[in-house]
Amino acid sequence: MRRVRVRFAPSPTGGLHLGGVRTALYNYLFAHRKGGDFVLRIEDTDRTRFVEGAEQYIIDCLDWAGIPPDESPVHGGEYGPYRQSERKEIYRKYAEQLIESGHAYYAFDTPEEIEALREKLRAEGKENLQYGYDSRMLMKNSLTLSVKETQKLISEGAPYVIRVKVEPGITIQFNDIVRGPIEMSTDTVDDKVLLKADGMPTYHLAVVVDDHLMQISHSFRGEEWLPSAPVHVLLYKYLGWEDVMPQWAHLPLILKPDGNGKLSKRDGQRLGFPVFAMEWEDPNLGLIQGFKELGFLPQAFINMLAMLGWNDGSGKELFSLDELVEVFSMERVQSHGAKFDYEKAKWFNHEWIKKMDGAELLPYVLPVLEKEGLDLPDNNKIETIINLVKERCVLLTDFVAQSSFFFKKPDVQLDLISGKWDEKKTEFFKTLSGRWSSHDGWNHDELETSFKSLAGEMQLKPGEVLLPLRVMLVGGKFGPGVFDIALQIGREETLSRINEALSCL
RNA sequence: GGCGCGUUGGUCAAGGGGUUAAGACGCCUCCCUUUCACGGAGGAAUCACGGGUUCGAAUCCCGUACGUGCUACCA
Repeated sequence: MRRVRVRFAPSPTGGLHLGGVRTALYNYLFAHRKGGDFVLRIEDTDRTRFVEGAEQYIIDCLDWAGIPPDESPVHGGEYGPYRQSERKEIYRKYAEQLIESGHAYYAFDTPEEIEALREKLRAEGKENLQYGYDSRMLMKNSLTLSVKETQKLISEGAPYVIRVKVEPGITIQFNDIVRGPIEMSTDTVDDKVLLKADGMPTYHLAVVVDDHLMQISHSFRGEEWLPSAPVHVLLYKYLGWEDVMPQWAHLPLILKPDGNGKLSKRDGQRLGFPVFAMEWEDPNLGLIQGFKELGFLPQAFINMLAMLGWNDGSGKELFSLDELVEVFSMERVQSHGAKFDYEKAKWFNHEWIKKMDGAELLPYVLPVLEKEGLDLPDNNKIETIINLVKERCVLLTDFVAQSSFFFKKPDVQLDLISGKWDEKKTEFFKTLSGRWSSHDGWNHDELETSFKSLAGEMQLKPGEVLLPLRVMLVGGKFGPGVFDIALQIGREETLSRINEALSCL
């Protein structure tokens, strides 16, 4: 059986969004499940859309997500180069081979001429022009020109493209792993450009040639490619590679949460959620934050993405990458698009934060805390604190609000307690402060016991003074157990906060 | 317009001829907790519509509607 080789083939044109990462993820999972290879190929044949730094950014995103490729421009491999711009001459060779076998031809019509013709037809109320079987004999190309004229134009340096010559009346059939058998007629497919005037291939030629040369066994891509799949199947046929054509799978789109349509980077801005894996500087929209910057764990991000269009049928939703590799199957991928739900995405993150312990969380939480300029204790203590507060952190950035009072004096919202304040409570806290300053043990149970017994002695319900103590230590009505907090911040700091609050009441 | 793909609760979804049509998110109620969370128990769907096939259809077939994608020398 053929070795499994799959590829993720993005264009380096900007930020890597959800759909792209999910395609990469499914490729990664499939490759690892089958013990195959996961290739990253950079599709940079459109020089006008090339964006500096985008390639490295894509690699960084895959690294952060934990799904690095086995082969890529930077990882190397046996089937390089992995940038299409560096394979330019290869495509020309096959384009010319297609001309020789009569499956392609030179075309000299400029984009302007074609556009003008389209305009004219539109004005006449006719259907828009398809450069294909019906119209190719009306155009300026090596089918309508003599060999001599064609040669002359080429030697004079006239700009030209190479187009496939699609035979009409053929029914193209192939099996799509997620959709089953697909059948389309070549009547509606036009003579796509294979090689552009600048000598670069279009997607259609490049994807077929590269997938074949790189011995790709399964070709996964977005659903938007389905209509042009017949062109690709035809090219495999014309190139004589039909028997080793990869198996196709067209993945469903990720839709915007409101209304319908493909999720775009602007939807994220509009609705207030990330669409990119990591932050990206967009020339028009400015710096756009990614899932990483907004406080997502890569484990949660991947888990959420995997479930957006796939499930194992058991109802289980929380999977680690390794578990996904164990159970992933392309057949169970949904055939219809799914609306992105940011609330659910956050739920995944929350679940992962709860699931991981302080030590595992530390590398992700530490940078967030450090960014705040907090005076942090040693890592062991931070881990303890993480364990104390993690269940109330949905995003990693929530650790700031949920734990900064451990590291510095909070801004105390005295109004939360001042309304029901009286002399008796002042007396209680003064006495408590005195007792705690000379108390032998400084541990959770002893603190709680002495606190409650004092309350009892003074005929106060513990609840009447427990909340005030919380506000004094934390600043507000939130956080883990009060005595846990007192234990962590220590005797001196605890007394200092109590006394400071007392002086303001 | 043409062609393709799709359609189970607000969202993600299981289920593929006979089920009280799972589960999750979100929402609401209650319990736990004298904070906030966590946790626990509940509440809310005639499977887009219309025709078939069948003893029986969310499940199979056809049509319609709606949505969406493509229709570039962009991917």
